[in-house]
Amino acid sequence: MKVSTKGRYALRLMINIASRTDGKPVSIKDIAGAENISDKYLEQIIALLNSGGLVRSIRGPQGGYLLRKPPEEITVGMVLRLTEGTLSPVPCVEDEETYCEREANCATINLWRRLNKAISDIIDTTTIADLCANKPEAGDEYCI
Amino acid sequence: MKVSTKGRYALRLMINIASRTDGKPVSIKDIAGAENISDKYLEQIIALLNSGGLVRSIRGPQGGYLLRKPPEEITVGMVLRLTEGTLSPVPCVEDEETYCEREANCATINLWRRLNKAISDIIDTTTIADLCANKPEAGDEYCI
DNA sequence: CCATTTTCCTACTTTGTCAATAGGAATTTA
DNA sequence: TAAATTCCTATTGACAAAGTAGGAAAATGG
Repeated sequence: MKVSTKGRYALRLMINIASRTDGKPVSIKDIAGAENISDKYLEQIIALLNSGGLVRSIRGPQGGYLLRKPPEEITVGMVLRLTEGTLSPVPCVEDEETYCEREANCATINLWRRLNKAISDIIDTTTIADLCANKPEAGDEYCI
Repeated sequence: MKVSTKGRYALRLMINIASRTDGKPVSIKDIAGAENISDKYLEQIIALLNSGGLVRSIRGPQGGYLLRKPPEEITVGMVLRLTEGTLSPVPCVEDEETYCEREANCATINLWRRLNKAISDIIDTTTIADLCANKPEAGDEYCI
């Protein structure tokens, strides 16, 4: 029941980009330095966010990344699902049909469904903008 | 963000024991057969529940395991924490002081706290008795 | 055109955990 | 004393997590 570094880094990444007020692209190097994360690892993570449509990239000098939508429209769920995969606590309640043929006789399915809903309710309603509002000092969100 | 087989098996184990109405001890072999789980693996899992005070064991022929408390007093949280360890989504919000020195500047700590609370609220209020009530047919709760 | 800066792409490595499997010791009962 | 049980520890194979590494492709500024 853990969110891995990949997902946590992705969130910090998005918060970092969202916090820049000038419209200039932010480079991996910049973010990696500010967040104290391996830039090569960040590269792989942001590639997921890029192909997932949450950021867009600009190559070459002065290049970098920009959010593809306003932070109010990017939820924590979007970021975490791209990086972590599904966040459901067990396979049986995953989005599509990974479902268990004995579901009708299962004593725990309701528990998993309730857990799944509680988690989704939070991550699908919290946006990057919400997280930025929590950040006390710009450029200083270092939590693991 | 997954509950491993260990935790899921532990829950099925407890439900299985709780479902027996005669006061006789239930052997590993019995449960493993009924639940279609490796008995050697179950052994290791029930050892955690035993040393954690949720079941008690009786050796020798006709031996086995019994719940140490009524199912109404055993929560899902007790079972999962013994088998899975902490269920908090990130180290920073774990029960004791694994805490992050930059917490004051962290944009995501509130998110993790809310997730943690949502999960705890469910698993600490749902009991084994509640799960047994969900079970449609005795001896037939096979979900992974 | 060219050097530099950036993203892009793929492969590799290391470490640890999950999910068992295995074998036998200790205890209790009949 | 044989059988049934729990108890204890070690080992294994597969997989994922968390990076590390090296270079190709694209854009810019001079």
